[in-house]
Amino acid sequence: MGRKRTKSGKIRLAEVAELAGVSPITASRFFRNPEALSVAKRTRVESAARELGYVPNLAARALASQRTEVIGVLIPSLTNNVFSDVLRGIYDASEGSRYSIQLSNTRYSILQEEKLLRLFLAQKPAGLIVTGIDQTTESRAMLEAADCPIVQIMEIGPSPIDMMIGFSHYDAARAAIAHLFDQGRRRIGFVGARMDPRVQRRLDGYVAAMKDAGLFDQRLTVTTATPTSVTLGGALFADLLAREPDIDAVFCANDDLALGVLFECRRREIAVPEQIAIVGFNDLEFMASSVPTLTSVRTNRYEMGSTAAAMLIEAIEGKRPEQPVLDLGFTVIERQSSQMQRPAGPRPPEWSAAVQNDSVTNDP
Amino acid sequence: MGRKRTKSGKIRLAEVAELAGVSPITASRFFRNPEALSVAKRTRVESAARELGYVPNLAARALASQRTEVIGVLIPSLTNNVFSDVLRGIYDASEGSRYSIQLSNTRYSILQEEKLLRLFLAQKPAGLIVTGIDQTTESRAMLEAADCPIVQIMEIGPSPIDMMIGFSHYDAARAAIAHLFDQGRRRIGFVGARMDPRVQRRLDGYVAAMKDAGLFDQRLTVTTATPTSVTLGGALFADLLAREPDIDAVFCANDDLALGVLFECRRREIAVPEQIAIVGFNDLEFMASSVPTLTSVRTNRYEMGSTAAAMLIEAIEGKRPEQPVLDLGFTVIERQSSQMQRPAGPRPPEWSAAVQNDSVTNDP
DNA sequence: AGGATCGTTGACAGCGCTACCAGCAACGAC
DNA sequence: GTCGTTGCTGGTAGCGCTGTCAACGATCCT
Repeated sequence: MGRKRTKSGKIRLAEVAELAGVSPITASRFFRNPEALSVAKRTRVESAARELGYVPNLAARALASQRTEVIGVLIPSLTNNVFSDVLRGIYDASEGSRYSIQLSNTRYSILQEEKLLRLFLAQKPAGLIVTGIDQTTESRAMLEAADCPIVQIMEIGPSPIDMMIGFSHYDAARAAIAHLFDQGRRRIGFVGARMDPRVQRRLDGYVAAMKDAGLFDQRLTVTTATPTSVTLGGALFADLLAREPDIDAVFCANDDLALGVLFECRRREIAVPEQIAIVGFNDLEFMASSVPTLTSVRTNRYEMGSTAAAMLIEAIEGKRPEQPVLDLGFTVIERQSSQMQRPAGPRPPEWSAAVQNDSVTNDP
Repeated sequence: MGRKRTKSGKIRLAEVAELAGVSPITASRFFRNPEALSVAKRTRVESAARELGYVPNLAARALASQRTEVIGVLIPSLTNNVFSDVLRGIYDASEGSRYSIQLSNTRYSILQEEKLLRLFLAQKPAGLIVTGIDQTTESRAMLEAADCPIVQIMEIGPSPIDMMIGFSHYDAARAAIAHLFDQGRRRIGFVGARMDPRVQRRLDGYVAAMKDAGLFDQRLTVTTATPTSVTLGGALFADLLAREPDIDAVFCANDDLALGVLFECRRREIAVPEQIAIVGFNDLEFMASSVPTLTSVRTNRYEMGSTAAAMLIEAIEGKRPEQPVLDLGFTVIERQSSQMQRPAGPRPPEWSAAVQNDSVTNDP
């Protein structure tokens, strides 16, 4: 027969069109904008494509249309639990759409981010998701010049490049400290690691809250550029304790540090919360089942990822959101580690979310 | 001037060739196989490309060459710490190469895996990394028919599709149980969640070890299909304890469960390791700083990812490894939670790897 | 010396798809 | 009846790059 096949035996659009009895361009339109076809041709093309098992060639499509269906995602870490939740949201929201995710790891370096951005932009992505609001001037210029929608995630700030979804780390930290004040704590330490911009803003929130209460003392804060870990939490807390033995609470920049502090307390036989209250950040799963259970600031990481991807896809397809900046808020989840009175005796773990004691919500 | 530009103002290969005074095809060769050019032309093309800021159009390249420079990665979970380590290895090893990573999440479903595989294969990836050895018959057939290198990761098994890198979960579990036997434990429980194939093989190893010692008892194992979590570890352990109050050790299929068991012991004031020994699996970071520190089976997850990607890239470029199946082994890291005698008094956390008490190594 | 071989280069012809524009029928307004 | 207008369809002409083949001079071997 006259129909020619590509070497690899792959079905091309032309074959589909031939079987459907339409021109290739009509078949092409079926995949891009089915509404433009008459119902008759639409069903003909559809069944022809199904019958032949047609799979579009993305490279050809990208070349001809001068754009790709790739969403670039730049995150600072692949190991941090926080980002794995965000990523899962992004992947879930993009699944089923025509867009594929291209992920890159900036390793908390804005220079690396700039390099990767240049790489991404050269391939004309359909959209971009970048972490945070602290890009280099150069990166920012490139992003502003890019002709694709962009979502900044993880936090919100004053001048969005395009869209933005996150929450205020500063406010979240202030809320955590306010909770500790409510519980009668005064000498509240801060333990932070990595000190990326978001952790820095949590520190800023802590400092502001303490200053407002006239309780700030530089020696109450222990930070390091070292990547965070549970072990590090214990070590930093040990440093803090050596310097300031009279603290009555510790606010940890993340939950791993908080767990490390808890273990260190146990090691030193410091009663939590009687002697020292502990508050973490992010509300990872284990916080609800440790002994004592650990207070933390819950953040909506999965929703951040899924909403960011969904907003981006909408924007790519021309439906810009009415609300380009979205504050997902946070919730201080109060648990045993920061209660004024620790419940006596053993207690079953918080087995369902319903048991959890949500309060100090900031859902905008 | 006669030189024409693409609408977007992008530099094309033809421009580079013109500036360098060579034909486009020679310029093209420079990017694919520089050794084939004379040194003179090579430097001319190189400086022309740099001067113009040339960025190759990947879509055009893929279309013309009928292959992509994409490595497909199929993993079952984006949240599991285990996979984030593997992923980091994969991304690190692919960075700097010409290949980009296309990630998809099978969510522990081999049907989903099959679907994604079909999608990937249709785009002719340069290579593929798939998790485990339990593909559907259909998936396996597709993989065997695929004309690209493939690496199976996370475990090793009898009939590799192509390359394979991992370790024996069965042997690792046996080693963990052997360690508990060494410590005088006899009534050893098993706690497992999710029960994916690799967890199942850990259970098999446990069962075999117990049977060999004449100590197997079906009621000692508690498993569930529910995704794993720290809280779940505590709950499963509670079930086990209710049924078999006289157990003297628990082998947990992963570290989250082990941490949950530890917390549950604390809640019930069960002394670890005096009354019950705990052994986890994977050796996540927190295992070394909990109180007591937790014994676990260390697996080389990052290396698994980075080696898999490196092997794959080598294979794509024609240099097949002499050793297509690589056993990365495991190590039982013995810590306080399973020692015969628990060290008295508080003790600083294991601050560096050097402090750790490695033994029962199986580095092949 | 003649032929074979190697290293280097270029011409040509697509890869599979879509942007752009033109055509054509059907329809309604003036 | 003429002129838009709308809805649908098709032809043409690439998108930017590389596979294939051929050509060329230089070198090597018998």
